[in-house]
Amino acid sequence: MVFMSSELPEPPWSSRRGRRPRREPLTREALTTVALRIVDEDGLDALSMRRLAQELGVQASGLYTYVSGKAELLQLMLERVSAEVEVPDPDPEHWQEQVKDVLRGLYRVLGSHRDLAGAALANIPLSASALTFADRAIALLIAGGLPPKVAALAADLLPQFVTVSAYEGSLFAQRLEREPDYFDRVTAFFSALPPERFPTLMSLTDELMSNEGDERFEFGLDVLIRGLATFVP
Amino acid sequence: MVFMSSELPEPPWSSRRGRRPRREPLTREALTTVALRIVDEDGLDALSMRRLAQELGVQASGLYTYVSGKAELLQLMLERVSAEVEVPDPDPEHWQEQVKDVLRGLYRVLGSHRDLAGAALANIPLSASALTFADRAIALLIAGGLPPKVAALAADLLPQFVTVSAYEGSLFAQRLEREPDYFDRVTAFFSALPPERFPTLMSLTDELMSNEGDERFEFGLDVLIRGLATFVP
DNA sequence: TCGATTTGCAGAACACTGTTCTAGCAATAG
DNA sequence: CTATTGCTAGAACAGTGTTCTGCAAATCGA
Repeated sequence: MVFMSSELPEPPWSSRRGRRPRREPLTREALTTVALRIVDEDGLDALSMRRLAQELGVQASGLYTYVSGKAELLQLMLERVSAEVEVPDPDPEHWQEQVKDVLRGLYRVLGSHRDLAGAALANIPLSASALTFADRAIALLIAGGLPPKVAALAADLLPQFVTVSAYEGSLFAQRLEREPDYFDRVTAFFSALPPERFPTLMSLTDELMSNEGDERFEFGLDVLIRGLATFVP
Repeated sequence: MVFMSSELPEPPWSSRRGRRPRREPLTREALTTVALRIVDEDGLDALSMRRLAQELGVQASGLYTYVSGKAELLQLMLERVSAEVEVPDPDPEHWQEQVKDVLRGLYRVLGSHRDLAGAALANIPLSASALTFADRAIALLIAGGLPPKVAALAADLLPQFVTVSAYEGSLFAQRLEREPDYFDRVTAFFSALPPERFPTLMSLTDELMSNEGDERFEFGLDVLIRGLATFVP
């Protein structure tokens, strides 16, 4: 519960007439922190400027002194989050596991903030932390023996895969929250399909349905690293 | 320009009193067609129920007789679009190029409808055409010698990659439309970075900036197929 | 210490969004 | 010829991001 100084009108006999105390001014950091908490609790759709303002004990219009709009707010949140991921110094012998671990870390961090990853799909991150991440990640790839051009392209491809995987995972979790029988319904739907129209699909029902989100992520990781490894001379 | 029968009030001396002609009823197909045209012309954000209704010469509330909501409308649009992609019969000798061609087709079709791919990230497609696509695509992979489990996982991974690539490509194009100097500004930004903080990044500036969207897509395709090929016994 | 400027925010307003509800007309069925 | 059904208009609800005006408090300069 936030105390707002405007809850009651100032009585005219107030001893502090004309000296109403003012709340500590906000900061971009405070906005980012509270916005992240809202997303963590209720998802990206629940993050509106009015909701954020309310939780800060402020009117929505007041936020625009600190942030040019919602887009910039999302940028700040993504920078804050991506700064949590650490990239080790290159060890050429184990570059594949190193890259995998870094991407797993990014996946965990993104996934721990609900569907925030959806916002990451829209903008190219150009913050200092994102650049440091990219710089060190490319260093890992080059230490592994990848040609520079391939390393540069991979620096785009790999985070793209992680981001969309985290996003889809969060969407699936969100759906399961709302309708807990979604998985069963999809399974039933598949079982009821006419086998003659989808012969290959039907012969793989078990394999298709048994894949948790994390298993799919690990598989994608594996395929990508194996594919990149074929570029090492 | 759509003629609306309610443009003028019916004069009381009308010879067709009480027999006002009625427009041909709408169909889900008509909604889908017009909605796709709106997205093609002005992007996914421009597709609102009111705008769609207006272009159909109808009130927004009338659309809900045909569609349960905007989500279902997006589903219909995606089904219509994905039905355009054809998958050839398996040719085990050339499975890699076959899979690549299919994914290229999907990329082209999605990319030809602006940022519609963004809507595809949110929902698992379960329409007949999507299932046929999946069925035949998995058949290609299995014909290539991939283990069933790997083929099933790849059937998820590959379209995911295509979709997010098409989406990011459309966002980039959209940005270039609004601010034509965006590319130059990013290049200038990179050039102005302190080389001592981002040594690896700076040594690759040319490689990082010279990659068109399609080249990045082709690279990702290559990496994925190479990685999958390593699973062939 | 007094006045001027800047800062930080409130409140109202604008132009939208998806969706639901009520009511009534048009075509169809009994 | 009446009753039912299908289709749609119009209003309304509860939100959304953003901008503008105005005012009070804090800060700065003299």
